Amino acid sequence: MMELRQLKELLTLAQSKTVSQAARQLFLSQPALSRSLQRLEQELEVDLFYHGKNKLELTDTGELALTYAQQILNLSELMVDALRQHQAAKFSVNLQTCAPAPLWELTALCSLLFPQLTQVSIIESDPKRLMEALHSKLADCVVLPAPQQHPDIICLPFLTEQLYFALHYTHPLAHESKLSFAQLDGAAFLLRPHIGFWQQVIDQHLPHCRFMRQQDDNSFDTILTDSRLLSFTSDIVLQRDGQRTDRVCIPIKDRAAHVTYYAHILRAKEKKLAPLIASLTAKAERLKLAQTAQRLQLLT
Amino acid sequence: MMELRQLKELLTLAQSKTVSQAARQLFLSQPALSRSLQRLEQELEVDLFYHGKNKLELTDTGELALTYAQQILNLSELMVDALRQHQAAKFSVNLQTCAPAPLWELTALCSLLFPQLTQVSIIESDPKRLMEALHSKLADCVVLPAPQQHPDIICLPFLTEQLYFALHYTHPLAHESKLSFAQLDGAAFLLRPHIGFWQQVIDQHLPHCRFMRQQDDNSFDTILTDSRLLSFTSDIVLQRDGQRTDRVCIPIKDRAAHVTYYAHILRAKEKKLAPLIASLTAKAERLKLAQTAQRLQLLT
DNA sequence: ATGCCTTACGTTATACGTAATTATT
DNA sequence: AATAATTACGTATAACGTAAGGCAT
Repeated sequence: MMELRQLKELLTLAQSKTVSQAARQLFLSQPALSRSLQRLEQELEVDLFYHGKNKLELTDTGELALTYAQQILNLSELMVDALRQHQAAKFSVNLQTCAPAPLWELTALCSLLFPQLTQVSIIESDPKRLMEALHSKLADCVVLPAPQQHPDIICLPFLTEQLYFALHYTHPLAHESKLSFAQLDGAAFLLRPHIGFWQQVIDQHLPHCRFMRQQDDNSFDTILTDSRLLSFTSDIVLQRDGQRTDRVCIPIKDRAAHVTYYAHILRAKEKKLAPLIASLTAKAERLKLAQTAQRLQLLT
Repeated sequence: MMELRQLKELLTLAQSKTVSQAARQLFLSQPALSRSLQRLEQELEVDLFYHGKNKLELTDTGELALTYAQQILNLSELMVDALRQHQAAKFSVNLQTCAPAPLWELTALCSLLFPQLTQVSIIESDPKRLMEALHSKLADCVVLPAPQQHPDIICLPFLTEQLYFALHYTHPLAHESKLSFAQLDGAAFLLRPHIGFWQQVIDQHLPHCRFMRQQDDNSFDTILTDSRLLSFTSDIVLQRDGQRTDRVCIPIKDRAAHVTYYAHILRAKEKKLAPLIASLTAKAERLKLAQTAQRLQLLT
C-alpha cells in the first residue's frame, strides 16, 4: 500500500532534483530512497520516473502524482493541526471579554472551579468578533456589555460596573459628588492599556478629549503619580485596588458609564462548563435582587 | 509519522465498532491492530479513544480524526485512479466517432500506424459530448459530420459518405436511379445498431417511418434476408461488403444524405499522434482534389 | 463462560546501511 | 576523478503472531 512517507519522499525528490540530495534531506541512504521510490512506482503500477542510467526524472505521470501528493500531505498536516487544537480546547477554558473587569471576575472563578484546566483569555472590543469566536467554539465564554439572545446560547448578566472620573485633588471639579461626560469633554486623559469597549464609550462621549494610552500598567501608575492628568477608574477597580490618595474619584452619571456584563456560553458546552454556569447563574440572581432592591429604594 | 495504513485501520475500526472484528477484516491479529492504533494516538499526541478495560471507543477528537481520515483516503484513491488512467491514455488511442464508417477507417489506420497501442473506440451521436471528450483529453480523436473550428484543435475532413436506400428488388421504386427521403417517408425500415448521427438524420427527414433496430448485425442480416423490409446502406458499406442480391441500392439525393467527416485532434496531442495526423492530412488533400475534379466535371 | 482489550515475548519480515557495479559529466 | 543510480548482501529495527492476564457482559 502507498504510504504518506513515500509521498513525502516523492515531494522532496521533486524539490531536490536528485535522489542523493533528497536522501540526505530525508536522513536516508541513497539506495534506501531509491528502492522506496521504486516500490511506490511498482505499487501504483505507473511510470513515475524516467530511469536513466545516471539520472532519475519525473515523467508527466510523475508530475501529476506530485500534485496529488502535495494535496494529500497538506490535508494530513491540516488533520494533525485540527486534532491538536481540538485536544487543547478540551484542556483549557478560553475566556474572551469586552473589558478587563469581567475578565478578572471570570479568571478568578475559573481557577477555583477548573484548577486542572489552563486558562486562555483575551480582551477584544469588537462584539462581532467575540460572538464569532463563541460560535466557532474557539471561545468557551464571551462577555459583552449587552445581552445577545440566541437559541444556542446561554446568556447571563453577572456583573455591573460604574465608571468614575479620577481627578487630581486640585482639580476645580474635585468636590462634586457626580459628574457627566460633557463636563470634562476637552480635557486630557491618561488611559490604561486593554480597556476594551470602554475605549468606544469614551471616544463617543468625550469627542474633544486627548487620550494618552500607556503600554503597561506600571508606567501608567508612575506617570499618573507624577502628573495631574485625569484618568478613569470604576467601582470594581476601586474595590480591588483601593483609593489613590492623590486622586478624587467621582461617578459619571451618564447611562453609558454604567454597564451590566453578560456572559454568553454555547449550550453545546453546558456539560463542560456546568460549574461555571451554576456560579454565574447565582451571581445573576444576586444581581436581580440588588436591582429590585435599588428600585424599591428609589420608590421610598 | 502517521501513515495511510493507520488511517485505513481507524476507518475500519469505526465501521466495525470492535478491535477484534476490525482486525479480522484487516487480516491482522487483534493485538497487532490494537498496538497500531495506540501508536497512531501516540504520534498524534491526541486522545483518539476512550480506553475502557473491556472496550475501545472513539472520543469526539477521534470522530473528528475520522472525517479527515476519510477525506485523505478518498483523495489517495482518487490519485491512484487518476494516475492509472493517465498511464493508460499513454498506451492507447481513444477514437470517438459520430458514425460507424469513419470508425472503420480510423481503426484500420491506427492499427497500421500504432501497432503497439491498444485501441479504445466508441460511437456517440451527441456532438457536444464528443467535443467534451476531446477537450477533457479523454478522447484522442473525435469525428463529426461538420467542422468545429477552435484554436486548440486540428480539424481535417478525411472521408465522405453517401447514404443509400436498400430496396427489395420487388419494390415499385426499385428501378429509379435516384430517390429522395420524401419518396419513402412512411415506410418501415430495418436498422442496424450503432448508426450514430444517422439516426438523427433519418428521424428528421423520415418523420412518418417506423424503424426496427436490431440488437446485433447478425440478426439484422438474417431478418433482412427473410423479409422485404427497407433498409439503408452507403457507398462505404457497399464498397466494403459488396452488393446484396436481394436488394437494390439507390442513392438518396437530399443534401443531408451526403456527409463529409471531419477528424478533430487536440494540438496538445500533435506529437503523440503525428503519424495519424500526417495520414489524415494526405486524405484531406485527396478529398479536396476529388471535389474540385467533380466540380470541373459538372462544368463541362 | 465467552468475548474483549492489553501487555509480554519470541519470531519474522521489511527496510535499512555498507559495499560493489556501472554509467555519466 | 567525481557524482549518480542501481544491485547485492548482511543486519537491525519494527511489526507481527502467539500466549498470557485482567475485566466485563
